[in-house]
Amino acid sequence: MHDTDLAAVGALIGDPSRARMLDALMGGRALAAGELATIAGIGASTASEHLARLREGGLVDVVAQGRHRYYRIAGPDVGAALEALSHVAPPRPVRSLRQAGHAQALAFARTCYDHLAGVCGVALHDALLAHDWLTPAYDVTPVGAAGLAGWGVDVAAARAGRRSFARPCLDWTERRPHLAGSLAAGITDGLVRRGWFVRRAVDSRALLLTDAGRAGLAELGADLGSSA
Amino acid sequence: MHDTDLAAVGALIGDPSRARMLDALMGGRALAAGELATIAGIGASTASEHLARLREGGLVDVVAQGRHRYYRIAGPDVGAALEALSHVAPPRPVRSLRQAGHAQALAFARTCYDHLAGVCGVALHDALLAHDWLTPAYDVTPVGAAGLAGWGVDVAAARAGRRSFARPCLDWTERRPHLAGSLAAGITDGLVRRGWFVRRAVDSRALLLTDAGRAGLAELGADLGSSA
DNA sequence: GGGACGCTTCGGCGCGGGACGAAGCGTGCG
DNA sequence: CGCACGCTTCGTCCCGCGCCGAAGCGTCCC
Repeated sequence: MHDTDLAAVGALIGDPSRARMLDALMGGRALAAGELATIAGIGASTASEHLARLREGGLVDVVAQGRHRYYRIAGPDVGAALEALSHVAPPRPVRSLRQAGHAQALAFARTCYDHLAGVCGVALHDALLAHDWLTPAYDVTPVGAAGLAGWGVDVAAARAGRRSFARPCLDWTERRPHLAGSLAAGITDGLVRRGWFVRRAVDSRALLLTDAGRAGLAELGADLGSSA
Repeated sequence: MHDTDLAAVGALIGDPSRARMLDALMGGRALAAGELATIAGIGASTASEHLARLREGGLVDVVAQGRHRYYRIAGPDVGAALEALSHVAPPRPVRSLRQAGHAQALAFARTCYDHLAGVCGVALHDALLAHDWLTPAYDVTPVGAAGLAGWGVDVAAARAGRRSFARPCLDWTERRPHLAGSLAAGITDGLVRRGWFVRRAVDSRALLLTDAGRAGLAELGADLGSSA
């Protein structure tokens, strides 16, 4: 009757503890089983069972290193699916001041799977187009290639692989597009390595814009609005 | 701690009965509650409860018409999410001859949410690029615009809206790209209206290639392989 | 207006699966 | 070499939820 087992993946993502783990892993980094247990707020044994099921379902990969076992999102397909899902997921009601502060941080700069989103993500997207680093069809111009190389971004590597190269992705806080795709992942990686952003916490997708980053974005003419 | 409630959507999709309903609705047409109950193989009351939850979760829309209530996928975002999910979902083991036949039909021509996929989808994708109806960046050429207009496809309408216009989407049976996006939806709609394809059954995403469609694809030089 | 039909709401049953703690296994540090 | 640590496996409990049948509400047909 059917081709793929939608319900199986859905059920995997549908458990609150597993969803929290996956959300944490969407930060892009591999996390140890113990960290994930803490993040999900459950015991180590329970977390282990969940992770085993996620692994069996092909949603996460595991790499053993010493006495730790690091889990990460299995691949771009999985990341894309979770990203798409989070776009239709209902916004979670804010319950505390601490959460409100966190929500504000997320709205300003965060990772969307593995690329930059939020106010900063949209501003970068707009600036890249305004400076003709990207064409309206989201291809890299010669000027853009030079600029990106200066940021340490490997455009050729981003072009390899079957993942979509660059495309707009509607930002759920800004309601305007930010840049997605392998190029966006490369750029985000480059900017973090250049110290424009630092990751706030292990279990969070929030990014902190550094002074260097603020200067760099200003030089690009990126508009961070009043929150700058 | 989190922005959206991933687990809520996941749990909605994670139930086998609901997943079957959603899968059926991915055919693109609105279906009545009773039809969906039959498709899912459950009682009317149970189906009604499931549909209420899907509606509450924003995954489906309902439109009352006489004493029927027709349900459909709530929007392109939801369709995209389900599509992305089905790409990571494990292939379901084939259990019967009837299912094997159905799987073969799906592999030849089916809808992927609302656009053409399978052997025919990949062939169309390749032909559009080979004839320069589409650029490698997936924009429509003047030649393509004329040709598509001849098929009754409204390219301007496809360009409107915030949904992605045209992009490759990896076909899970062919392991090569077919065309996705609003343009692909418009083309598929046009081809069905021109009688190149007919929808096989209510609960199926399978399409039947008609003689007219076979002739049309042949004229395009589309390669359907040995299964033609 | 009456009856058939389509759908939803409600009450109750039963099972799947998520939780924990204890125990087992492998790795690394002192 | 032995203990501490990280992770997994196993046994057990129990809550949540998917299922159905009965009843209620609205719509269409005769």
